[in-house]
Amino acid sequence: MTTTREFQGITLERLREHVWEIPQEEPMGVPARVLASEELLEQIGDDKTLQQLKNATQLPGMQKYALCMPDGHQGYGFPVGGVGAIDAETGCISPGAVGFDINCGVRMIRTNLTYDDLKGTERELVNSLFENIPSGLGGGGIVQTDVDTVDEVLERGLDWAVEEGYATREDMLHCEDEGRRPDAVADYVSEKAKNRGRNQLGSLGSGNHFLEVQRVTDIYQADVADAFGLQPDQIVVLIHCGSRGLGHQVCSDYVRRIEQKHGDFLKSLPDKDLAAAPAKSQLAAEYYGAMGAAINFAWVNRQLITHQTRRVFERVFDRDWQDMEMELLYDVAHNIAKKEPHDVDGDTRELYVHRKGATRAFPAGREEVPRAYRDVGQPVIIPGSMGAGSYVLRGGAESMNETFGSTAHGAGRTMSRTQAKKDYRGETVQNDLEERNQIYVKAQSGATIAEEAPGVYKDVDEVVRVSEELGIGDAVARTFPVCNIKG
DNA sequence: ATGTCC
Repeated sequence: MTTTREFQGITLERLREHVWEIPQEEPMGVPARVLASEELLEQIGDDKTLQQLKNATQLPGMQKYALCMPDGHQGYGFPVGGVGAIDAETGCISPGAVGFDINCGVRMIRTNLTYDDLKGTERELVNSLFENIPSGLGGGGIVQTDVDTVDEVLERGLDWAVEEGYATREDMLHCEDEGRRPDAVADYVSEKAKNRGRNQLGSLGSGNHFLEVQRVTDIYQADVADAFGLQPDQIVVLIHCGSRGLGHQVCSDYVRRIEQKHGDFLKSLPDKDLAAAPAKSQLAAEYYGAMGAAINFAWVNRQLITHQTRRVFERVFDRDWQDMEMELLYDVAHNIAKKEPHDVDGDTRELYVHRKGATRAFPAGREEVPRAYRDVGQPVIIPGSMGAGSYVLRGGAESMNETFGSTAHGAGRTMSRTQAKKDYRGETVQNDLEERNQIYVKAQSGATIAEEAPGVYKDVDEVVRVSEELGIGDAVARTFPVCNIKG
């Protein structure tokens, strides 16, 4: 007997534990799959996620199935938590399936401090981080510069940061793609986008972006944690942000240009917000180059914040950052498309793997994984809410077969920002976190704290449990917040 | 996510 579930007229068949399929029927190009427990599926079925996922199967060249990760929710055209692997020769590339915040991502910095070393300094630390790391809407970055320098950043990514003394070679090696997209083309980024980025290099932004000091509370796999340099009670720093106004402008520019140039093609798609450029078109090449440039910008952004975090820790603890061993564990992108070779029906094909609110999760043995982690798998960082803490996973053995080497990227929202502001008051959330959980939060705006209240997020434990049980990403360590700054 | 409209 087949178990089925229906949401808003869309029927899903349960293939096995945590795997739900929307079978292919006209006009779908391939089936769609949702990877979720029953509990998470209820939430995913609540908004437009499933319809968007069905729509996504109509993108030409989509391989095997359109995927929704356990933390999925509705997005612009294509679901957040969506993975779409599309033939790079005969298919298309879709800015809507990458997202507005190109290379939004997360990095974790280790320290050799323990929670005891930090206790008593939380207030000073959170204030100093807040004062020294720009956050909130609009301009004001750690580096304010000109368009020529932005061009360098766009073309060279962390190579630029190393040359300028903001990064070490080790930092570079511990980023996805080693912090540099070689196929980035600055010329394909508009002057307007570059001007928006000029004074935003080294800034957190707003919304769900944050910097969090955390302590490691649980280790689930001692040998992998050892390879990642993680141990109980250790202090780590998590940075979550993206490419700010520059990436947003790149996405807007190309959505508009694609609508203008490929209008007829778009009319064949069920939702114009899926806007995609045919694989061999000039616009596809330009978007891929511009997206790569915005990806480089985001890596430099997170690196400058890392640099400044090291400076703040040096002042607060009166030690060098090298002495505190503040090394980058890893930096993952969760809003990108990338040409990757994947096995499809026995053939290896070059695919544009779109991960929009999804994280690459390559298993042990892959050459893309940094040498230090190659025997255990790629580190995957999954932040939860500011009251819940986060997880470090390692890419699971099944990820290449099941998800084109991907897993979830976070807890995922359960309610809109508007609803959150009705249900929560920033000051109350902030005081509760400090009094009940010794979590020190500082934000530019009380509204942001209300919008990001722990209660508006899904259960990150449940998201990670599903990832682990599917074998696409396995829990290595869990952290709990100590200090959090946001926009 | 985002100078929440060029």
